[in-house]
Parts: sequence; C-alpha cells; structure tokens
Amino acid sequence: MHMIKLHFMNQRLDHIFSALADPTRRQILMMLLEDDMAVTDVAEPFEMSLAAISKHLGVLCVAGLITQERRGRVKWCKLEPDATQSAWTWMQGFGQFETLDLDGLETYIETILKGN
Amino acid sequence: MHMIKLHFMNQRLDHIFSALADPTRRQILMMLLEDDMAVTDVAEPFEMSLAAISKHLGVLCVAGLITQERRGRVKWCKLEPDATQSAWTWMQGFGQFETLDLDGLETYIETILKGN
DNA sequence: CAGACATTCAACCATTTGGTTGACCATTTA
DNA sequence: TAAATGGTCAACCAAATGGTTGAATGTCTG
Repeated sequence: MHMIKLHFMNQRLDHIFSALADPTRRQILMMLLEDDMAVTDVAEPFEMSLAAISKHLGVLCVAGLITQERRGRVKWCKLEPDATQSAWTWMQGFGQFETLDLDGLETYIETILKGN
Repeated sequence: MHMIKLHFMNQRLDHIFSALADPTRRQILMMLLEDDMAVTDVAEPFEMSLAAISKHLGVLCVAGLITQERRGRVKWCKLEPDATQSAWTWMQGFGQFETLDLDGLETYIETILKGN
C-alpha cells in the first residue's frame, strides 16, 4: 500500500519536474499566469509549429500543471498552480529543512502522528 | 545583458529540474540528506551498475545539487541544498506559495501514512 | 611489486524527447 | 454549402537519456 502510493507519488514528481525542465513549457506557464489562453494564442510568441506547442501543452496537462477545456472550436488553457504542491513539498523536504529546522520537523511530524 | 542573464538562469533551471525529474536521482539526494557518501555506497541499494550511478551523480553535479570531492581513492558526494534556490524561487513566482508551507507538508505526510 | 579496490571511460543499445510536415477533424462564418 | 479557423494526429527525424559491458586509471595495501 505504501509502496503503491509512493510509486504514484514518484510518478507524479517525474511528470511535474520533467514538465518544468523545458524552457518553452516554463514560459507557457508564466504566460498563463496572466490569464487563460487559447492554444493558438499560446503558440503565437514562439517560433515553433502549432503542433509542437500542442504537444508541450499535452505534457503540461499530463503533469497536471494546466487543464484544457474546449469551448466551441477553441480550447482554453488554464493554469493549475496547486499542482506544483507535491513538487514544492518534496523540494522543501530536500532543501529547506535540512538547513533550517530539521529537528523541528521531526518534532512536528511526531506531533502529527500522535494526534491521530 | 538581461538576455544573457535570463539565458543562464534558464539553463540553470533546465539542469535542476531535469536532474530532479529522475526517481533514482531524487532517491540519491534523499540518501545524501543523511550524510556524505562515497560513490560505491551510493550505488549499493540500487540494482543498476556502478557506471550508471556514476552518470547520475554527474548529472546532479552539473545541476549543482551535489559536489564531489576526491580524497584518496574514494570520491565523496556531498549535498548542496542551496542549489535548489533558483528552482525554488521560480516555483514561488509560479505557484504563489508561502516559503515554509507546513500545512502542505502535513497534508502530504498524512496522505502517505494513511494510505487512502 | 602485485593485487584489490574505487571510479570513470568508451562504445554501444533501446527508448524518449522535441521538433517538423501534411493530412485530417470539428466548428464557425460568409 | 463552401471556405476559413482552431487544433490534433500520424509519420518521420535528429538528438538526448538511461542503461549495459569491458577496459582503463588511480590509489591503497599486503
């Protein structure tokens, strides 16, 4: 059970981090921070084909970083910022607590566990 | 000037995120959280060749996530947690999280431990 | 000096990734 | 209905990735 859960978790992190590893995709996310956009409009500032952008959007979708909704003939892309939560949390466990407050984290976890 | 700066920044993010995109490498980082380790010891729990692990460590090095120092015939691998800073900062701009997200961490831990 | 140990290198392989193009499908509009 | 628009699909390609093996390099030890 733990194994499976961790497996999914790992897969999720795989998807998120490798989605974020591409500069085009990061730029797309930044653009979507402004507002929802149609696929064509997302593609406009880039010098690559629409199909390429479409693929990038697919990757972002699988990672859960965006969602797409078709209305009429245009497909709207919407940011899903909460999706970074697991990556964020992972990095926190890796980067911050080690330097900042590892002992505090331990205590904190124990508190949580005793609470249930 | 800005262009160049952004270029390097982007490259750095490329390296960090794609380094983090592999589960083996993430596990290595977690192991190094405990203590510095020799390459052979890093490789021990994995079922792949030493050469493969050596490559993974190379990737982590290029990303700046670890450093390696040779003492005698053993090469010590040391975590460089500050290296996540730029990725961290990027994600912060994207996700609008607080720096120390204890609630998120709590949810995360509970999710894992409770199993469904 | 001769092994043994720690690590990397080099060549190779299969798979994935990021891009292209042209055909295709669905929807709106003239 | 015909044409334009928005987007994806399929086939293809080059390059990168993640792994293997066997040989090579340094370094310690008996």
